[in-house]
Amino acid sequence: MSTAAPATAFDTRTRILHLAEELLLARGFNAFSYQHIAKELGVKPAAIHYHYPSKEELGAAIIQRQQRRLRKWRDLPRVTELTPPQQLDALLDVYRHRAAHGPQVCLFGALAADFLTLPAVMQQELRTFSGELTHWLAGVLAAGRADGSLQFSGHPFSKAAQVLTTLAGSLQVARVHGEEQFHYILRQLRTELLPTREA
Amino acid sequence: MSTAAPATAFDTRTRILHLAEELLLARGFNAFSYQHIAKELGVKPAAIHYHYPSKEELGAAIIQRQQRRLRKWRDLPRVTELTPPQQLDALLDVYRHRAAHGPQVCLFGALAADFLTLPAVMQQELRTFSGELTHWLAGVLAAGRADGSLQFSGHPFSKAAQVLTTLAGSLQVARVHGEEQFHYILRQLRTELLPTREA
DNA sequence: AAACATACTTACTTATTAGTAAGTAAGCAA
DNA sequence: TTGCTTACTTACTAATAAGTAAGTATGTTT
Repeated sequence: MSTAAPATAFDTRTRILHLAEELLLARGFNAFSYQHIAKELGVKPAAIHYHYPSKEELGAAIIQRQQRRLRKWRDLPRVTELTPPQQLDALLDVYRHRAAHGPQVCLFGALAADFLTLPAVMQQELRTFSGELTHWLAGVLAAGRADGSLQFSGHPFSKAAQVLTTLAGSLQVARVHGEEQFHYILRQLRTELLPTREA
Repeated sequence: MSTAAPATAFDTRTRILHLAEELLLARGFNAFSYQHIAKELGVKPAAIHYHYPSKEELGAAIIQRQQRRLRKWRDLPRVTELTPPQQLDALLDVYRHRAAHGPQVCLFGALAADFLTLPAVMQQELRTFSGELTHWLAGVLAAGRADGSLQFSGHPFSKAAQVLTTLAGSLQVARVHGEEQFHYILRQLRTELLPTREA
């Protein structure tokens, strides 16, 4: 067959990655262990090591998968064909979804606090991931301002960095103060970016 | 004497608290240990337990001290007598200072990611601390908009939450992407809040 | 059927964690 | 000088961590 691995292997590998990601976003990198994953999966911790020999590799795999997801999502016709305000809303929906589930924080918000304790490989992957997301949003914002569908001052890149920073922080706020606070912040963000219609 | 404890006791207790705070802001709550503090202080880990029996108490003491600092700072005549834009700048200076040293993140940014793993006492203290800071800033923003020295849309409380969220996030960004990115975000924030002079 | 790879388990090591209990040196108080 | 408090150290426990080595059952390939 042309598949890289047998079906069972693929399943377990994926389930490990999925669980590890959930645990990472819920507890941070230093507060989840192979035991947590193993127990939830009904296997022994050594089985996790078989698929991901070190925690560093597991962590890097989580970032890489999010990176692949971002690229895939960003390049979807369903997304590329949207207007800039619609693309912004599509991005906000990702965060709204996280806020409603847990609340989960985003990958950046989960790893940035522990950043200095992360293996160098993970630090670099997080930089790349975050940089690419910011670059994409900067493009959306620039296009939106050019066609008059979005408003803001300053450079698109600065504004994109500010917006993403606020979004990452807003999920942390949701965790501490509840989902309502999160929506206040998002409404504030959205209102400021969308031009007021003078009807 | 009227002092609560002998000079030596006070010194060590304070030095522990200071070091613990540094380690907390640098590594997160789950990635620093009594050993780290003890080694840096030149004592045995058990000595730390003598002053702060449990990590939960040590963590709570850190938040409580920041809470006291906030109240003291906020009520300083030097601060209360400033105009709203000056008060905002005074707040931003606190974050600028952190960004230039380390960069350190803020207490909220350090604890929010690990929030679900924190002892209940610390969760509650962080909520109180963060809530009080937001309340203060909301007052500053409301006063500033009332006298025309600050501009923003929406409720002062929502805007305050958004600003503080962005500030917390911006220090995490500084850690990942460098101090320059932090200043981009802060300039963006400041520019939007200060009315453009029509000279 | 023999050989091999996959996906594990069992059993282990080494390191680190928070926390405790008992002992001790130094200083102050009665 | 006797006793008490402060501020520790020494020596420990129990739990948990990441990671490894060797064994094993279940296939698949040849």
